[in-house]
Amino acid sequence: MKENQETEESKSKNFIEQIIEEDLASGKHKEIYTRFPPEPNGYLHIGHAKAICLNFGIKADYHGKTNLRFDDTNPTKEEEEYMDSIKQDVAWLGFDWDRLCFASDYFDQLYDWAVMLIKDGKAYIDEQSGDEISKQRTTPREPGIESPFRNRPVEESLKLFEEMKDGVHDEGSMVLRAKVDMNSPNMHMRDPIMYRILKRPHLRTGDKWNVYPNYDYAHGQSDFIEGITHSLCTLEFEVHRPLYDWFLNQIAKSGESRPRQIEFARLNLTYTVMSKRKLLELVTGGYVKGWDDPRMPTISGLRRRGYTPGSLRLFSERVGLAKRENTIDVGLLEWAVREDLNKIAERRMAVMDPLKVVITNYPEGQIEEMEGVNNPEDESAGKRMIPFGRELYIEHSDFMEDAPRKFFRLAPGREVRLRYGYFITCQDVIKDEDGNITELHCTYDPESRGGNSPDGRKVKGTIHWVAKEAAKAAEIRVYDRLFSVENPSDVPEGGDFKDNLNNESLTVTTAFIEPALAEANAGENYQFERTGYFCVDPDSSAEKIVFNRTVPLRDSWAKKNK
RNA sequence: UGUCCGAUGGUGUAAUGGUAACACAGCUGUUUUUGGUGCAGCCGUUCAAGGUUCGAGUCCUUGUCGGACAACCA
Repeated sequence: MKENQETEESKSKNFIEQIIEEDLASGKHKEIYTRFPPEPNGYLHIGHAKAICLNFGIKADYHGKTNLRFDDTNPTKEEEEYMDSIKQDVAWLGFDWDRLCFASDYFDQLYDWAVMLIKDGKAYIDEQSGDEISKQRTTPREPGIESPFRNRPVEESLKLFEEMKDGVHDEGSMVLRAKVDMNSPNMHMRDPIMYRILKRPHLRTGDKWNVYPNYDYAHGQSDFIEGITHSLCTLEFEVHRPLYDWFLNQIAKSGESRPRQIEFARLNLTYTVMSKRKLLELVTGGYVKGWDDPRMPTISGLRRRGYTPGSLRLFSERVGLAKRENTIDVGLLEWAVREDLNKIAERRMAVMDPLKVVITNYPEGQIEEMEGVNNPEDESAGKRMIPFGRELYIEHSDFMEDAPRKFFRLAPGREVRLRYGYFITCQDVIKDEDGNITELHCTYDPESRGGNSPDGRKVKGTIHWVAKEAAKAAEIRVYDRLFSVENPSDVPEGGDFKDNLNNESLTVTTAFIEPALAEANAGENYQFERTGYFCVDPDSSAEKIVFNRTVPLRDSWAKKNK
């Protein structure tokens, strides 16, 4: 308790928290209201997790509120499937939204405000092509060219806008533009487009509309309608902020509380591609098996990989928050899941690459039940029984014929502890005609049952094992990074990122597992002693147990001998 | 040669004019029936130059480097 208080006090405030506390102190806001506003055009990824934890974290820290809002202003890209997955992901991360909203809820209001802007002479219908409009905006360095329609009569714009809405005009034939400033050095202020014609059914409004608002016209107003106090978004929207404020100035009455947009740097991870476009391409191109493929940096992929909500929250907290570009080492994400899983995952024994061991002085046909601790980090996890017999499997890498002094595991003439079993000493190495090691003959010390010798002698190594008689088989899927390049910005924008893909990102093997693991349920996390954290894949069944490797255990011996 | 934003160890994030801190990574040592975990220690004078000040990572000036912006995407 005391410890918690200390960490709470010493926790430094990021720049957004500082702004919020100032707004609270000055009385500008009594209650803080944030929102998480994804467009349902793809699955959420770890970068979104950072934004989710930020927004909902503020809600928790300041006893405020947070909405989940779907920014569904473009019916050509949005799908129901994506909405479902987004809701699932946010809930799975452990957050409750106060309201579930949709930008499309505000289409009527947005339309009325647009009419108001036209009447005020602040918006007009432009009948030029996209190319022409774009050309007239010129470059940031030189002034823009006004549209010939810019100063058309209000009545004309009003009439055309209504006709646009009613479907009289074709897509691309005209747009509604805000009359801001064609000479602004900020391109977004050069008469931005507010509405375009899209004759597509919308997921929620169906065929009601033939015109849809653009992001810039819809977002700030949505925030305003919902009473959002702090609208947090990523850095690339920084240049949109003057426009965000411009629209709010048109619709909000003076003195009325309006949302403030604050930008922060998005998350980048080494060896990880995050752009929705590229992730979509991985899925549609068949490079992965779906959005929730365990190699994907999506929240659903990480979930399937065995990452816990707590690990993602811990990660989000540790990546920090600032306005500078950053690239976080994926190692931090892996550390976060180990940190979480170390406390909660039960330990089991499983042999990935089996080597048969025969204990020559152990009675034939005898099976003993040995007691194993489920989690040394958590006594309440209890104990389990593990069958032991004359023939066992150990990990191939736990034996070395010509072992260096620093090798603490099994080698000819050396004694090791079989965890929760006995001390054994390697007497003979059996090989096939090609010289491959096929079997080890060992002797055991009957006095060392459970792993301690009454004479107090020490062994350096403790290895894991599975009794051959009782072993079950399981499919193990070992995942490696999908991209071989460290810096995600090195992955080209086009579709030709094939060269950067790691072709060995998935390895499937069969392992021998202790019987207790055969009853594991989908989604459960285990630490396979001495190897890594594994999670039961939803593909599992009673006949075929499938484990995904979440993350390997740190292994200083392997690292030194690489 | 436009506007805006940024620059602190290998990677991130703090320090709100007063001893540069925390985490991850790395390295040492130690504990351990997981070469895991835990514990202890080591590893940076803050992009550059000038200025203000008793005192500057912080304020000012200039420069350098990096990023964003010219979709009827969000």
